[in-house]
Amino acid sequence: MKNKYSDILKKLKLKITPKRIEILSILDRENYFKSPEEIWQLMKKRFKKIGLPTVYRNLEDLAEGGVIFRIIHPDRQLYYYFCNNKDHHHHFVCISCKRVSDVDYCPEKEVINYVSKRIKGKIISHIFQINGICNVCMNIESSLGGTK
Amino acid sequence: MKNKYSDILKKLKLKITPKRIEILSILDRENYFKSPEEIWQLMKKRFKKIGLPTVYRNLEDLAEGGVIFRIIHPDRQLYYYFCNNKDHHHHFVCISCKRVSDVDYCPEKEVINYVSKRIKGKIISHIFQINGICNVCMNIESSLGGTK
DNA sequence: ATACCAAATGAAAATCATTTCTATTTATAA
DNA sequence: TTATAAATAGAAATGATTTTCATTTGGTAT
Ligand SMILES: [Zn+2]
Ligand SMILES: [Zn+2]
Ligand SMILES: [Zn+2]
Ligand SMILES: [Zn+2]
Repeated sequence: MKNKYSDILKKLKLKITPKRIEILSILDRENYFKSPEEIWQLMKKRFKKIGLPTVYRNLEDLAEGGVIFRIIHPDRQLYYYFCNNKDHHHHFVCISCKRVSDVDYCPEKEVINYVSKRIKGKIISHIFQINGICNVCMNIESSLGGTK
Repeated sequence: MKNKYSDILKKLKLKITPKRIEILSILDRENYFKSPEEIWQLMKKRFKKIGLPTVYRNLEDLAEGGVIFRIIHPDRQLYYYFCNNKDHHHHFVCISCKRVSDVDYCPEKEVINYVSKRIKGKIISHIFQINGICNVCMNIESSLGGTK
């Protein structure tokens, strides 16, 4: 029980390696989503030997384990976000600064009835992501606009 | 006003070309989402000269015009679905047979208040997709299961 | 502590969906 | 019809992600 990241990895039955700890630490540091490449660049500050595939592999495993979340992005590349919130929830993503905020609301229950009665199907999973401009970026925008 | 696809293209200010008509026709034919590659294979039956980039370009333009919809898939490749429903709505996607069904419900209004009050952000767009098993696939499953 | 083994990693190469480039063709409006 | 911008084919490039395989490492049992 070295730290919270060790615990997380232990729960996922993944070996506790310095690289994995660092990946979690980097993602946990700020409320921004990050690409494998970005994370790799940050990793290189601490490890002289660190391969990009290691970053990809671990991000995939951590996302699979539900410890980090994938962000859906128009450029269709991979982005991840660390989130401590253990309850099922969704995310508000700022398209300007990449900040992510929890949205403690899930629309699944609103459509379970619709899907079962009208489509006569069974829900397996769902994707809900809200994209927008966060308060920080709105304030920047409005302060810029105010000078006109 | 040759047909409904010509009208669609006219509205989008895209030139009415045989390739575009055929792409719309292929996507409109069945309630399945399709990849650019699949559509290209089907196009080759009618056109001896048809390039894959043409299919990609047109699918992109049509999606941009809101005539076809992108499906979010775990393999992260591009898939498209033709949908006549002009009202804002979402989709139920069968992960087994690729069938798509309209879900005339949108969770946006449920979170507008949350986002504006708690996150103090502004919603620009949202993604909501329900993945599951459709009734056709459920029936196939249960008839297979019944033989045990 | 030491040895062992499966898991994790680095480095290089491969993959392959998607995009770009350019010369040619085509749709459309005057 | 003719002019012109848009659309297309074909070939090549791109680049994020994945695979391969030899080496290293973490966890567990001596
Ligand atoms: Zn969260
Ligand atoms: Zn949910
Ligand atoms: Zn629809
Ligand atoms: Zn909606």
